[in-house]
Amino acid sequence: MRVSREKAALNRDTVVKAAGDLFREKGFDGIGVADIMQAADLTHGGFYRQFKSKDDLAVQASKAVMARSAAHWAKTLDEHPDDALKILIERYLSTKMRDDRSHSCAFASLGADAARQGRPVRKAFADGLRPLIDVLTKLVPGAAKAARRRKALSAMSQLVGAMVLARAVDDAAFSEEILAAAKADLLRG
Amino acid sequence: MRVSREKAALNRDTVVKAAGDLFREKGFDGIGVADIMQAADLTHGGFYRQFKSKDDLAVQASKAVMARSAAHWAKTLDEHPDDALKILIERYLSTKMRDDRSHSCAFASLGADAARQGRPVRKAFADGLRPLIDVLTKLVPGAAKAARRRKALSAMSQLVGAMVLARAVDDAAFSEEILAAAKADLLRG
DNA sequence: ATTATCTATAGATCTATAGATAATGC
DNA sequence: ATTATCTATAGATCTATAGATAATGC
Repeated sequence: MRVSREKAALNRDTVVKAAGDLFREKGFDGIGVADIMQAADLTHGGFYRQFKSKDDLAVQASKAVMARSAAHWAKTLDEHPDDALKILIERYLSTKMRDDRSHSCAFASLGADAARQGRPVRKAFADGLRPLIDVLTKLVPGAAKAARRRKALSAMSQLVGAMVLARAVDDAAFSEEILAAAKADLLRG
Repeated sequence: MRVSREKAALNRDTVVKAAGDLFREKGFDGIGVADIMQAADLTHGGFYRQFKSKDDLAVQASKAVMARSAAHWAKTLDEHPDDALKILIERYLSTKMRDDRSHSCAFASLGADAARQGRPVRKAFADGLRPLIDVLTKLVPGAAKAARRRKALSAMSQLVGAMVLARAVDDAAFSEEILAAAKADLLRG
């Protein structure tokens, strides 16, 4: 039953990835360790050699999700120096993203959940947010750095809030109206 | 043990109110029926004569919370015709609101949870959001109604998102920077 | 010899129901 | 007689641990 050290590390990553998806889809309280392990094709009992607790996994999974976002945003900035902001906003506020909860932004899916978690999770969220704000600060228009940072923070708030609201309502037209309004406001500047 | 019909209705309201507070504080999945009934000074078993299920309570409690918000916003509009927008924004984005999760906006506390619930909860959230947007539509500047409504939707997104982010991070300075940035952006127009 | 994983389970908690109780409302 | 609430519990689920197993890594 034992696997190589290398395979064990891969298994661990698989668990973190499965947890990232399932937590985003169902919330930290909406999915159990057993189901996460099953999604990773491992048995429940093996979990506690790899992770200290479910909370520990919540931290690792959140970090991994946010690190992927930061990498993606930085890559977009790099590859599309002229219209990265537009690309990020339209992608973020797309109906595809709205409906694909398990692969979307940690702040929109789990931000409210994080508020109810302990310090380690909330520290991960603060540390995960900073790089996204840094990318946005480079992208928003404006000469003064302080003003751009303020604008970046409020843009991020708007992205997250619009996605939360668009997902919370059951009315498709209303949901798309929310996304469109935020998109228009953000692209206007 | 039986109480009067009147007292039973009052007890029901007490449960709905306790649930509104506890759901906002801990999320729909973070608190159980027994604890909610205990907060209302009733026993666990009595719950199921008053409510069909925990989901049913989630709907009732969400509706009640959002109705109170709508009433409060409308009252502010009525009593402060000239600076209602400023008052609402500053109240919404205050550190007091941020730290008082059990008495704050349902969309910031439970919006992400609602996205994971069934249709009845999401219908309640859509129906609860509309009156708030209507108030904001009257308050935001602009001549054309359609443009004001768009502005109202994006303002609401920004309020909700800023609160979600401010609560998700464990860094007090960062959290207040998020609230201040959204406030500045919203008050600027 | 060490250790990653598995099987099995303890102990807590959660939703929901059954049946008893006692006061209301006819 | 009806019914709001209570006590008690069934049955499911959840986190975490104990101990066995078998392959790795020395």
